[in-house]
Amino acid sequence: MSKEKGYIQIGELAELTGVTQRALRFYEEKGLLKSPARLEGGFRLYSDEDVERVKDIKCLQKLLGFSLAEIKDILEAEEVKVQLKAEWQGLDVVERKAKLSRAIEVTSAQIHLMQQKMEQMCQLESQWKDKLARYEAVLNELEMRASAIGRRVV
Amino acid sequence: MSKEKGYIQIGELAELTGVTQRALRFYEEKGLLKSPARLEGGFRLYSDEDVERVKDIKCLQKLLGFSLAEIKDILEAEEVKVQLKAEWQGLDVVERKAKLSRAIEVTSAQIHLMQQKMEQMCQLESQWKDKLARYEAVLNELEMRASAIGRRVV
DNA sequence: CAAACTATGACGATGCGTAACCGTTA
DNA sequence: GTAACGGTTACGCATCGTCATAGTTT
Repeated sequence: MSKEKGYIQIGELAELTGVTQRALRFYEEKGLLKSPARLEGGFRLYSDEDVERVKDIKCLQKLLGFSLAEIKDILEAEEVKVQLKAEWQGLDVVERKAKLSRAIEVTSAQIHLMQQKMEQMCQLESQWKDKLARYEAVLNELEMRASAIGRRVV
Repeated sequence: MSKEKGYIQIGELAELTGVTQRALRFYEEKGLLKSPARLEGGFRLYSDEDVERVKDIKCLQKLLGFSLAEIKDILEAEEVKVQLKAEWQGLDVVERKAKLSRAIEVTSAQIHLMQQKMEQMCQLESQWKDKLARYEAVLNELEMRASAIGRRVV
């Protein structure tokens, strides 16, 4: 019953996001994912939003190296997005401004940090390319000499 | 005695690299740093090469997210560089080629991985910039309305 | 002699991996 | 009843942070 409702179990969420079931339960334990609905037997039921949230977590962790605690803060600041659509209207204007400012601040910081990282990576990339070129040059020389000797011997 | 010899202690190495003393000892324990020379009292003495090695470790870890085990492998493959200058000449040509090929392979893989990461980060960056723009638009609107009301009230 | 370093060892935190054992069934 | 899943608990590993205690001295 209640098919096609868009709810998925933990196994599917794991597949969709590339995060293990163990990690998902851990995120829940740490408050990064709110406790999801459950089937009568206790099976967790996740929504599409959860899929996105988990993908966000993975991104922040793997691309930027944030700790789960930091990610939790970031995602909380970002919930302003959800509130833009929901009970947002009921909030005080001052409060709305505060939340928006906070979200803007956090997002700006993330962008900045990522740009720094990318700069560092660019530098490293050219270093490595130089190194690679040197290795290949030496290898080439070795093979040249080898073939020269070959000709001499044969 | 033996001043100006270029040797530094663990505290200075920590400062130069931004890695804690604890982490440095841990790297040694795990084989990422060879056991350094010691003073009579047991104090560790590091060389300039160690400084570079630690910087490499930090880079690979923080920019690319490698585990220490992976970093160990990478650095070992990269020791071909040192051998280019040292007992390299005594080695079999076949061996030299093998080591070079390995180093080329590893370096190429790193470059590739980093390029992938940078692509992902670029995508994320534009996403975030869009989001930021939306937030700022909403905030602006709020402030417009506020000033309008202000005018009306006063 | 004191201040500043360092060494070693032990316990703790983070972020899961990996069973083990047992219940559920989209 | 069975296969395929899921739940919880517990222990383990990686990567250090943080004392505590004691010895050294660039």
